[in-house]
Amino acid sequence: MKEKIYVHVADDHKILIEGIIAVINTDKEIEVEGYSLTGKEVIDWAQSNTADILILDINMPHYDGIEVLKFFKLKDIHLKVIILSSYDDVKLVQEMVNLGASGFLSKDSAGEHIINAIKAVHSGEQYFSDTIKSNLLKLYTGMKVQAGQRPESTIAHSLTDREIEVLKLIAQENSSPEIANLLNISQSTVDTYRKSLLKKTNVKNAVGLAMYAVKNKII
Amino acid sequence: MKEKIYVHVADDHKILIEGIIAVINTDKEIEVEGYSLTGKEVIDWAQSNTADILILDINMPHYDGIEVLKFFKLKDIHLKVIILSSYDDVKLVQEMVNLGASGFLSKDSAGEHIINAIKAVHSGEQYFSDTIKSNLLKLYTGMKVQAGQRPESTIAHSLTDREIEVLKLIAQENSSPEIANLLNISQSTVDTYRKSLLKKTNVKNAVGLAMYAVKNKII
DNA sequence: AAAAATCTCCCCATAAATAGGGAGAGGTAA
DNA sequence: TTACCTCTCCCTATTTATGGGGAGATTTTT
Repeated sequence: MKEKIYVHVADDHKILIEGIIAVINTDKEIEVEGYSLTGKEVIDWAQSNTADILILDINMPHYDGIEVLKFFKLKDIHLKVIILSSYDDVKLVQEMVNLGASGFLSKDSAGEHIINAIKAVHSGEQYFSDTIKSNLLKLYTGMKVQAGQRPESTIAHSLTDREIEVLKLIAQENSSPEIANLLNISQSTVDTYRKSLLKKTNVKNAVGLAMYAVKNKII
Repeated sequence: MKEKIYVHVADDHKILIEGIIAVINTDKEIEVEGYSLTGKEVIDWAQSNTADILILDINMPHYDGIEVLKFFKLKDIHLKVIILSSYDDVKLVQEMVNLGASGFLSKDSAGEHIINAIKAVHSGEQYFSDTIKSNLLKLYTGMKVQAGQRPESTIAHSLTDREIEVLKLIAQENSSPEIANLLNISQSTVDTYRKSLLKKTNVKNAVGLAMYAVKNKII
């Protein structure tokens, strides 16, 4: 018998965690080592973890998935991470891959896919759920691309840190003068960020930016 | 031995459904009769159902939870419904109760609460998860109130049909001139609605309106 | 070292949103 | 009938947002 694969699950919805555990327990090779309900818990746990794989929701209170991955990179923590996403948002995939994620699962996908993903990632492969793969084909852009693939679209520039800061504040109903005050920069600068945000996200106005922020779990 | 309680689960995330099924299966009195992944499936299923209780996500593609409840009311389908909510959104509770929901579960709550909720509702009680109960206490407003309770807040004016139409279009990134065109009314009128929406929802700007629409599942 | 990205700020101009006010027509409920 | 609500439209005015351009300073990447 092979040795077991130990998995840690992080999601803010306990019911979903229990579901994942139930699904994983149907497979004898994999065992759930524990779980976290917030990004902070994940970070605390990661300092002294013994698991092979982390299943990570992108949307969690106190540090979301992206921030957790950034922390791992910063602290040089090498852990195979499978992202669990509600939205199949391709724009996030690039960012996640760059930050070291090894797999992507949509919450729409059936439980058996979790098992497949865990095994694939554990053996060193990458794993993307079907919906994400098809979206990737449609929207493939931005990433550093291997031979044979075609970058062509216009979307999916990743946002810079400062842009994300401004985006959050926009989505929290702040006007440009207010944001300028909060960040101690001039309103001109805020307006510059608004422009680049509108261009990068390809939405029409501030409402579109707010919706983008919601969909991409930036707020 | 008592007779079994049959449950139907509706949620657009298959993993969550599997989780709920796994949790419910730990209890011998309750059995999952089937599941639906969209509001449309729920409605189709409800025409000829045999279950006692429906566990219903408020946020689903093709008719959301509210629309499903409205359909039940319209068709005089009497079914005990437990709402499964991500947001603990208290503003929805009133609407849901009026539409006949018997219980509310937050997705944050642990699996055992599902079992308790099912049993409580099956025996004719109402069931609210703790987070929702505490939010209710904090935010209680607007509803028709029984003696002894205190309506005091300023929120929760109900929006008129036309206001909701405009709100939807705002949240879909339309500008006032565009909305005027779409609804065949003058821009002045649209601006009047914007003003009353801002006043009634107590938000600062169009972004706030969009977020309100999201939180209240208007879009 | 050179190139690229990021952050910062400015100019110009127009379009849109917000804030206050008023007001008539039509329907509903007390 | 009176009172209220909803839907519709207008006026005036200020503040914000959007769209185009450019550009210097700093940091990161190659």
